Amino acid sequence: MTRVRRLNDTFDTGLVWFRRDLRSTDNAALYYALKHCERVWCVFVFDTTILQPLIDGWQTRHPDTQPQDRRIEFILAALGELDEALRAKGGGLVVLHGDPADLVPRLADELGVDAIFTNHDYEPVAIERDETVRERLAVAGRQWLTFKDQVIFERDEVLTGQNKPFTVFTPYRNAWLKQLTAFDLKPYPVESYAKHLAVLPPKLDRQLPTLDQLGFAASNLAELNLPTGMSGARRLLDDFMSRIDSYKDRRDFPAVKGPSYLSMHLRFGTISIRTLARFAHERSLQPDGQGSGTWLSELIWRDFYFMILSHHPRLAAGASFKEEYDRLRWEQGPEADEAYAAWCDGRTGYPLVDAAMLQLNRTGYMHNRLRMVTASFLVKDLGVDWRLGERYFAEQLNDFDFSANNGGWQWAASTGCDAQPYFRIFNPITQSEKFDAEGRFIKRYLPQLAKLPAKWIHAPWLAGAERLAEFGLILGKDYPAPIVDHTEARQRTLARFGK
DNA sequence: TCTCATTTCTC
DNA sequence: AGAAATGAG
Repeated sequence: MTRVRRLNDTFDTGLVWFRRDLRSTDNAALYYALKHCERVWCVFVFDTTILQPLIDGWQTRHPDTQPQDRRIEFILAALGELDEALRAKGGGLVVLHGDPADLVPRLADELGVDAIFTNHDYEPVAIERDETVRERLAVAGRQWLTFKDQVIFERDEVLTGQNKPFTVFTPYRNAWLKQLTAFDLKPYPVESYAKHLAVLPPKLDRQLPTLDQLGFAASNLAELNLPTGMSGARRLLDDFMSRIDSYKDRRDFPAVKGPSYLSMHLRFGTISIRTLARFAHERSLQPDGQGSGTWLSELIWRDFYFMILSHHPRLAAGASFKEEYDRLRWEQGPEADEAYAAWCDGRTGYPLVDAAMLQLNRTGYMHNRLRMVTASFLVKDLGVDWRLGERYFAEQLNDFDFSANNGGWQWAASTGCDAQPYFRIFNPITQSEKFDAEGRFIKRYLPQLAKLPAKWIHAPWLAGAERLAEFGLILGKDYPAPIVDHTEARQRTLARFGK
């Protein structure tokens, strides 16, 4: 990949290719294009190589229905706002649908641009795609210029004393913080060069594609009231800033409004990492700044996992970070298939696990504490290969990002860098008692358990059939009996990893 | 025209 | 944070 160190050239015309950076402010590629070109056009491509597998996957699971995906609608909303913002500054956004490896060089030809500007993408398939685009552009004599935008520090910017990439988070975080300067958090002043945005040629000045044209039906995104676009991200940030000081104390309780709910925005770049890290960092230095400091650590985890994937692309091919764990024998066969299906559907009989999976299925969001609980349950209680869980989350999560998802799963499965040791096995009942003590979160998604008192909500079967009947509950009918005994499962997991 | 302090810019 | 540009004296 071409990595720009210092850009001295100036160009007559340039094209900015937006991917996971759907914003017109504080955007590195846009800034460089506007600064170094007389006239700049902008493009986004709905990538059929990404959309088609989503469509195919949906149709395997729900034959004869039209695919739904909240992410597509979120992107459409973000593009609408981006286009509007670019138009207000004298430009506009070209939106295409197809294979970007063909469409981007073709658009570059059509516009006759000298250079294409885009921000780094760290996923192996994206790197390969970008290499193809770069080669095709080179044939036509066009420059390919790429920039760091998505992270504060990328692959080789934070290294150990021996100049090696870190593999353990805490020392990485310390080095990251030590290295951080105000400049790393400064927004790119796109505004100062906005006059170089060029009006769309009439032929390319078309409306956004509709959801239907992209092959999707409406999802329930609108009902979720998640604010979209740059303005939505801003609103969520403002709201979060008013409670960030309590983030550390509240973030582990899924029934409580503790987290930022910005993950989907961060994933699609409707707000920049610099804006978020700047707020968090400034506040972390204030008295009572522990909440901000804890949240900043979460942002550093994100940089960490991008860095890890960049140095270990085999992770994208399904490899365990710790190679010895690729020899683990996971449960196989119809029973394991059924256990996996029960986990996906939220009918394991463990209320916190089931409520979490229902939250995921219904909203595309899952609270981070519950991501750990459900991942641990799939791997360590059901003995199912973590890759199946990883794939399910990839399909369902609005904020799905390969590096963080893979990192999280490998952490929970004990196969990752700096992972949980394998003998640390979450007890799903204890987790439930600790983090949803009153069962408020559970009852939100499992109304059939509404009458159960806190004492029995975490493991209803322990109450016995008679007492459950008093609360209007028949196990196996109104709510599943547990599909696995945690204590026995724990022993099997210790044996599996201990071999 | 030089020096040191302050402001502006870098990516 | 560090370098370059600006400006007061």
